[in-house]
Amino acid sequence: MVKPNRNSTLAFALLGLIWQEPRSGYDLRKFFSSTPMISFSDSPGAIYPALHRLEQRGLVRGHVEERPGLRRRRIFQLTARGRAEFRRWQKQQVVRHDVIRNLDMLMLRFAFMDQFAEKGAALRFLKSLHNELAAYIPSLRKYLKSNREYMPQSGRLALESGIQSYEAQLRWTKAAIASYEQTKGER
Amino acid sequence: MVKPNRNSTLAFALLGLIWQEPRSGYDLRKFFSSTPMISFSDSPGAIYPALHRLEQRGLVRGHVEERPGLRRRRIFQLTARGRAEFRRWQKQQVVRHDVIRNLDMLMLRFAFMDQFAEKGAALRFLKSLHNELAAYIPSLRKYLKSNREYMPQSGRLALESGIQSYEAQLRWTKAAIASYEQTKGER
DNA sequence: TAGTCCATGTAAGATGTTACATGATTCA
DNA sequence: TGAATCATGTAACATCTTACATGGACTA
Repeated sequence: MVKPNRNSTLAFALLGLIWQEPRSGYDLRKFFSSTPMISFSDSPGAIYPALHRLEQRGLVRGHVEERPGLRRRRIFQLTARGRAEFRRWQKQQVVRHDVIRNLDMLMLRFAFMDQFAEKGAALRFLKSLHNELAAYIPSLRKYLKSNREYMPQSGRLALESGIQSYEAQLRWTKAAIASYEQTKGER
Repeated sequence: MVKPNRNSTLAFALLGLIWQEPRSGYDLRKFFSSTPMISFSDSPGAIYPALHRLEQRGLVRGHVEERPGLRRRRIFQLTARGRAEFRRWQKQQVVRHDVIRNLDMLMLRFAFMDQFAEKGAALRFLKSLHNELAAYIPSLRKYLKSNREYMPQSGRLALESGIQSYEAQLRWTKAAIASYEQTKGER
């Protein structure tokens, strides 16, 4: 049995965007296809069923907007439950598993922090992301060191790519922490 | 209808590892859980069904190994079709869509290049990856430039993280090209 | 004797993919 | 009149996740 009510990355992306402002399925598809959120699928077969699921779960509510000369559209808004669920998600601890398998989802969480999480959440998030990255990277380095002689050139390079990618993420995290600590006093 | 025979990233990871040396499902699970390939799931509910699908498609063949005092295990080997399918996959063009949505899969492809693709494949792969990255990054920069004033701090930082991550990948790609061009004459 | 490792599996369910379908309006 | 855009949907299918299940061997 699957744990009930575990929303997907796409589901949270939809919730965040709808929270920013009420949107239709079409609006969301266009947003995905025309911004850096292109990493999400803009296909109707992904978006519309996902919105219906969110509605069934009571996280969004849609109302039909009739406009003369245009096809009717359904505009979705977050419900109180939807906002609570989104905040619950944003408050979750940063765990190793997410760093390794769901870094995209972590960055999506962070992207909406300023808008929907309490003050201080962003900095807490960044610090725990920093800790997880700083703990994980050495284990990759260690593996590389012990195995580099037995690995083909492309295999070794691929591993180095992964390590460098985590290192870039760690540098970004440090810079982001500095950026938040600087603005802290100002607000 | 879904296009038939499109194997998943996991399926190709299994094929590559089995091609390196015949392995059982348990071997594969242990490999995933104890190396940087931990980014793949090591759960039996993922691995065993995937192996059975590969066998049904004629890409691997398993034979039972009986050992006194231990539970029997099934060791899988690649078939001729499996090798052909793997090579077909490795030869595919690097397209924008994969850079954005399947960078993991691209790096997996690269990881096995030296072992199973023809000479020159790695360099061709790297050059076309380089071109796609170099073409994509400016569009992200442009979006950031036009929208940074309207974005919350965390949203802007999240986008910068994505850009820096692609830039790190691009730097790696350049270094990898240099590395291949250097060793080219030597082999 | 309790826990850990070896080893393989299935069941239920959610999500995502590609492809097909419909229909109005605007614009060249 | 044909193409593009607005707009929402379904059908078939594959894959993955979590959880449950089984059972032998070794070891503290």
